[in-house]
Amino acid sequence: MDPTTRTYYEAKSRIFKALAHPTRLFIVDELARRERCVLDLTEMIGADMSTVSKHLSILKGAGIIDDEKRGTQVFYTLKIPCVLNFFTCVADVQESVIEDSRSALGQMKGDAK
Amino acid sequence: MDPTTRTYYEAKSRIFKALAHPTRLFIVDELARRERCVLDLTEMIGADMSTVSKHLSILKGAGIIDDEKRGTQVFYTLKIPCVLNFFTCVADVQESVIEDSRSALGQMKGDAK
DNA sequence: TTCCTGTTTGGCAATATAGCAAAATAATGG
DNA sequence: CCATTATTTTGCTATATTGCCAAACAGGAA
Repeated sequence: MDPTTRTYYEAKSRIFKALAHPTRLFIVDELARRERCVLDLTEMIGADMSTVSKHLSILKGAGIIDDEKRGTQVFYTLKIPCVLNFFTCVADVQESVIEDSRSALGQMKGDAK
Repeated sequence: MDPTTRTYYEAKSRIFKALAHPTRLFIVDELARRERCVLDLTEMIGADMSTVSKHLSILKGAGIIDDEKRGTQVFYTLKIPCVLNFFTCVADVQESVIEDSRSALGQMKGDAK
């Protein structure tokens, strides 16, 4: 892979990395419903607020969410809703994994003669 | 987050994790074109074959690609082509990041009076 | 100013991931 | 059987990510 190609895929992988955490996927789903402040999300998630704040800054750094300070609170919103389309395909992938394990089980039964 | 919800998002994040690496994104793109054996991919990527093999097993474990042994070689194929749809949206996210940095630059220029 | 609430940042230990090299495994052809 | 080719697994070190705590920071109210 030449350096240009490598840079190309590194940039794309940064966005996948940002989404590659259960808490951050939850945040994306929740922000798809409505804007939320850090305290709201912290209570829903049940982790330390500093942890949630760090997750939010990762999503923001990737360009997936936006923040807006109003008074003492910071409200986050989903900036790029198309990431939700990922989830449909992810469900397809999960389906295929389930089918695989079913057919693997079938194989095992067949093997035990 | 209750345990069931956590499990739900952990399962989804596994698929994002599998895609969250430049080499693995390259592999997905390449397998979208045609099937490839490990040696092919290793030469294109320019890493150790054991490294490429591990990336392939991660993608396979996530259910994204399939393998088929023919003789002494193992050919890999893209199993769930919809992951390619991700890439369009990823491009949108990248666009928005570029716009952000442009407007940040504008801010700076405006600030320096 | 000081206090209070909401949020971010820094430090640090635990865990996970990446990649190379060497050893192990698999299929094929003498 | 042995040798060869293609691939995977193991062992290891280096690097990155995670999450808590404590400290710092930013408004707003008294």
